[in-house]
Amino acid sequence: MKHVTIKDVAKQLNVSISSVSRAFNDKYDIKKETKELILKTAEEMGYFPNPIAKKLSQNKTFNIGVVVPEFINEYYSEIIIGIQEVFMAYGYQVLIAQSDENPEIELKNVKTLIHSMVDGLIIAPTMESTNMEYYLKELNNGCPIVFMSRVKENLQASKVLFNNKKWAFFATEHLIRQGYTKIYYLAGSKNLNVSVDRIEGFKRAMNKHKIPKENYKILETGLLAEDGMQIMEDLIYNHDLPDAIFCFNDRVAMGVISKLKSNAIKVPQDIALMGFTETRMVNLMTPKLSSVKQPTFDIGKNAAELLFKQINDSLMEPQTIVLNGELTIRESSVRKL
Amino acid sequence: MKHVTIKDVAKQLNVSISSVSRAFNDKYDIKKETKELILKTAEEMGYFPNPIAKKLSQNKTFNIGVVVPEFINEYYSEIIIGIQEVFMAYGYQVLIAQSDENPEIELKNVKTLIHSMVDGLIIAPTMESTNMEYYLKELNNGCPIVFMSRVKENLQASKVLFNNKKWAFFATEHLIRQGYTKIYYLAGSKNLNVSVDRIEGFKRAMNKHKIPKENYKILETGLLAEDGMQIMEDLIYNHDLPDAIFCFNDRVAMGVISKLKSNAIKVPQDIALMGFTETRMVNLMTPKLSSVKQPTFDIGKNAAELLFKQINDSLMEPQTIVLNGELTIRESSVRKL
DNA sequence: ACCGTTTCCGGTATCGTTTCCGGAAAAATA
DNA sequence: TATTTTTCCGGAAACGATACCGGAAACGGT
Repeated sequence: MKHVTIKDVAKQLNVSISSVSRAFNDKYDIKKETKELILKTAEEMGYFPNPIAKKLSQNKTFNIGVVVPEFINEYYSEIIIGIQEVFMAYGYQVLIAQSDENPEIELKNVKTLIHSMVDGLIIAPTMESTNMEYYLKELNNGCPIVFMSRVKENLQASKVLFNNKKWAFFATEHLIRQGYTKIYYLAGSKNLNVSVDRIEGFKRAMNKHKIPKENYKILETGLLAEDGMQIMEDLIYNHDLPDAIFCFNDRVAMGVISKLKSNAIKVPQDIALMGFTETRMVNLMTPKLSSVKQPTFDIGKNAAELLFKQINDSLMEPQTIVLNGELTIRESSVRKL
Repeated sequence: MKHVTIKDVAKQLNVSISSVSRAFNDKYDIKKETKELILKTAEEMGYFPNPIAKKLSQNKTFNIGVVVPEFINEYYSEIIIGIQEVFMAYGYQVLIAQSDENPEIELKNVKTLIHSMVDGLIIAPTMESTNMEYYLKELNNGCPIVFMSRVKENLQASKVLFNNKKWAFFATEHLIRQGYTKIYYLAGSKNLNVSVDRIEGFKRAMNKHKIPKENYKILETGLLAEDGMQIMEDLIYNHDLPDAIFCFNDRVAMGVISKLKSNAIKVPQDIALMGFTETRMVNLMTPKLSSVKQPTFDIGKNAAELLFKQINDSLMEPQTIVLNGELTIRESSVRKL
C-alpha cells in the first residue's frame, strides 16, 4: 500500500510542495483557484497529509492518554465515551490504558503514554497517594494532566470530582427519613478518597438526625459483589443485622441482595438497601435498587475540556470541577407498611 | 518540556548520531563498550528515542486500531483487554473506537483510523454486510485487517469466531433434556449473523429431538434488557407462554426474569430460562442464570496474534479461528420436581 | 514612468530518526 | 611485511510534512 505524498501531488501539478501544503492548511498566501485545483487533484490521487509527518514537524502528537483503573464496568466506559466525544471533535486520538486496579500497572501505563509523546493525560488513579508524586512532577515539568474521581480536593492540579460527601449524605438521610434507625454502611476501601468522603457524608447525616453511635456501623469492604456477599455472610452468621444497608456501590449491593435472598431475608421489608454509582441494572433487579447516579458522561466531557484548555494554555491555573448526581428512590429503600 | 534528542547525546559524547542510533537498536556494527557508554549517558541525560520520528523513518506507526460496536458491556471490554495484552507486549499502541451499534459511525471510525496510519485493524462490525465491501477493498489494498464475532464464516479474510451454532445447540438440547417441551427462542436481531447461527443451532436441536414445529417459536427481539421485557409483556398479554425460554443474551434474559417476577411467574418452576454470552452477573441473579460463556479474552488474544502475523507477513493466507465456549447450568434451567 | 504594497509562490531548513555507503583502523591471514 | 578481511564508525540521504524567507508578478497611486 504505497502512500501518495505531498511531493507526488506537487509534481503532478507542477507546483511546489509549499503550495500543496498551503492548500491543505487553509492559510493565506494562496490563490483561490490554485487551492481548489490542488485540493481537487489531491482528492483524485487519494492524497491526504501524513499525520506522522505532521506530528513530527509540529512537535505535537494530537494524542491524549487516558488511564483508568478498569473499564469492565460501565462507569469508566461511559466516562471514556465522554472524553472521546470531546477530543475527537478537536481532531485528537484518545489512547486508553487500564490499570486493573493496580498502582504499579498504572504507573507503567502513564510512563508508556508519556514516552509515546501524548500531548496530555487524563488520569483516574486506582488509589490516591501511591503515584501522585510522580504525576505531579510530570505536571510541573509541563505535561498537561487532569485528574478524575479518586483524588483529594486539595490536590494542586486540575481535576473533575463527584461530590461524594453530599450525595452520601442525601442517600443516608433518605434512609433515615424512611424511618430506619439501625443503618450499616458498607464502606468500600479506606484507601480510596471517595470512600472517606462517603463515610463523612454518612456520619454527617447520622449526626444531623442524632442517631446514637451504637445504632450505626461503618464496615470496610471491597468494591465487588463478592465483597458484599462476604460481609453479609458474616453479619448473618453473627446475627448482627441492621434494618437498612447503604452500599459503597451497586455491585456490592447486588452481592448483598443475593446473599439476603438466599437466606430468605426480604428487601426492603426486613432490610432496606441503597446503592451508589448507579449502574444500568438497577431496574432489572428485584427489588429495583435505589441508588445515586453519577454524571459519567459529564465527568468525561469536563475532564476533556479542562485538558484541552490546559494543552493550549500552559499558564492556566489549576481548576477543580465538582459535579452533582441524582438520587433515585426505587423499591429497595421504601418502607412497606 | 524540552526533549533530549539523539543529537544532544551524540554531541555530549562526541560520537555520531548513527552510533547512538545503533546503540539503541541493538544492531551489529558497534563495539560493546561504546554501546554501553552511549546507553549509560543517554539514560543519565533522560534521552529516549522519539517515537514519532521513528515512526516516520520506518514508515510504521506501531499503532493498531480496534473498532467495536460498544464497550459498555463486559463482552467487548474483555476482548479489548485481550487484544491490548498481546499488542502491548509487542510494543504497539492500541487505539479503540466504538461505533455505538451504528454502521455509519463504524465506517467513519475505520476511515479515521486508516487515515491515522494504523499498521492494522481489528474490526467487530455492528452488522455484517453494510460496510464489508469497503473493508475488503482496504484489505486487498494491503491494509491488514482481522474481523471478530459478527461476520460470516465464508468471508475471505482472517477472523476469529465463536461457534454459535454448536453452543446454541447444546444450550437448547440441555433444555430439552430437562424435559421442557414447549421452548421459545428470543432470537436477537436477524440482521446479525450470530443470530442466524444460533437460530440454526436451536432448530437443529429441535429436529434432533423431534420436537414438533408447533411446540417451539423463534421470536425476533433486540439485544437489550428492555427488548426482553417488551416481548415478555406481549407473550403474557396473549397468554402465550412456553415452559422454557432460551435468550439471545444475558441482558435479554434479565429483562425476561424481571418481567416474569413482576407477574408472579416463577423461574424455573413455571418457566425455565437460559442465557447466552455469559456476563458476570449470572451468579448474582435469583435464580442464578444458566448461560453459555464465550471466551472473550481468547477471542481478543487470537485476533491480536492473527493480526500481528498478518502485519509481518503480507502474503499470509486468510485464517479463521473458531473458538468454543462453556455451558454452565445453574438454577434457572433446572427442572424442579 | 516610477515606486511601494499586496498577493502568490518556490526554495530551503527543520523535526528526530533510521539506513545505506564508504572509509579508516584493527585484526587476521599469507 | 604485505595483503586481505573484519570491525567499527561518521557522513549524508531519506521519511513527509510545515514554517520561514525572499523573490516575482500584479496592481494602484502619484
